[in-house]
Parts: sequence; C-alpha cells; structure tokens
Amino acid sequence: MPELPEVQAVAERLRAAAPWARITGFGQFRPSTMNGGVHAPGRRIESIDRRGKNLILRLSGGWFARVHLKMTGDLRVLPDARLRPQTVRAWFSLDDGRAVVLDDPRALGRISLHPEHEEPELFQDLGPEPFSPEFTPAALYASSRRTARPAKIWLMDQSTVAGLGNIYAAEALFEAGIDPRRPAARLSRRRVERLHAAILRVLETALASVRAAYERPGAFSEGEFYPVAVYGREGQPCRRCGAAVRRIPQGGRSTYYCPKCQK
DNA sequence: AGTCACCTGATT
DNA sequence: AATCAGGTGACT
Repeated sequence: MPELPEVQAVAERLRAAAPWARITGFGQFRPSTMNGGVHAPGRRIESIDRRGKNLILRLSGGWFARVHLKMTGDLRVLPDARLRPQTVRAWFSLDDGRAVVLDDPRALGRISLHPEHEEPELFQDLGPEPFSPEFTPAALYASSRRTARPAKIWLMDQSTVAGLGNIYAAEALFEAGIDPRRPAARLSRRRVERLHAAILRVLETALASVRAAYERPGAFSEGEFYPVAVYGREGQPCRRCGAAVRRIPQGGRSTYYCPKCQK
C-alpha cells in the first residue's frame, strides 16, 4: 500500500490510539524483521512521526522505533495482543492488553530501534518533505541539474523528494505533461515548476482519498483509493486525449504514461 | 542504470 | 510455470 499518503494515514490512525500504555514485550516472525526489539519493553510510545515513507515511534527514555512498511506492510493497533493474524510479522504488546503490530503478508517490512542521536544519520539520504518549506520549485530544479537520469527514475529517488513511489511519480509526471524517459537535467525551469505543483496536487489528492477510505471502510473498492490517470492502465484510453496508455520498464519496474500528453 | 535479493500471493 | 506487485539496498 504505502507511498507517502498511505504512510501518513497510518501515522494519523495510530495517533488516534493514544494514550499509550507501557510496552511490556515484543515478538517477531524472523530475526530480520526487527532489530533491537529488546530495547522496547518498559518504554512508552510518546509520539508518532513520519519521514518520507518511514514511520517513527518516539519512545520514552530517548529511543525510537523506525518502521518501514515496504510493499505490503501495515502498522496498527490490535485490541488483544494474543489474537494476531498469521501475517503479523512483528509486534509490541502493551500493558493494557493491546498490541502494535506490523501486519505484512509479504514480510518485507522492517522495524529497527535506535537511540535518538542516530536519527540524523538514519535519514541523511532523504530529500525534503514535499509539504515542507524546503521543497521549493528552485530546490527541485537544482536537483534536476545534478543527475543524468530519466525524470521518472530521478523522481522515485528518495533523495530528490521524500515519499514519492511508483504510482504517484507516474501520476505527477502525467499531470505535468512530462515524458518519464526524458532526462531530468534537460527539463526546462518552467516544466520543473509545473512538476513541483503537480507533485503537491497529486499527493494532496491521494491523502484526501486515503483518509476518506479509512473513515468510511467499504466506500472505496480496491485500487480505487486514488483517481489514477495512468498507473496500471496499460492499453486503456488516456483520460485527457484518448490515446492508449503505454507501459515501459524503467529501473526494473513498470512506468505508465500517455505518449501523446507527455513529451 | 540495470540486475538481483529480500518475501509472499495473485494473476496469466 | 512464469510474471507481476504501491520499496529499497547491495551489488555491477
């Protein structure tokens, strides 16, 4: 599920489960799923942040847990720590009987615990948060000058802007009318400005959709979280011009785009 | 920039 | 049986 909007919604849903009881125990599916779980018991969750696609559970006593959901992870609270679905790969049990669980069918998600002084180095390769004042058209343009890569690959790089993934990178490029294969360094200032605005628009729309889906379960069927223009629509007509949406491999993944609208 | 590895499940 | 999947880190 998770690019920035989905991770943000997970963070918001977790915050609603406060106040938190003390962590009493932890468990994990296999050693690689969680690092340093032993440091959690006895601490309390004090707040929850998001950085790019990472969740940060701030714990008492100067530690935090970093959670990455990867492709299929979800982090949520279960009312009873003993009743865990098979797909729960790691969990913290709480003093009130509840549990915070990493539910991840594909088991790629990871949790690691760190003392707070490690936070800067842990996230040093992440670019600006899209909704922060640091994410300006000028900064995006400057970044585009420093790469030889195609626009889509550059956008998906978490050091360009934090939180865009395969879906919303493709959608932003469509909104901005940019061919995903076009070298980022050859985009005009004007087009990078358009792309900057498109990124914000796409992420805002997606976040509103995901929030709405959370508030009214069943209101959205699968795959309809977001009104996609191109993603997953190979061969179907472009919603703007009617041309067939194309799918090409880029960096080992699928990129979808409209060959007529995106130049 | 491409390929594999990490994992499991759905789909062709 | 083969391919694909909203991610990323370690290779080459």
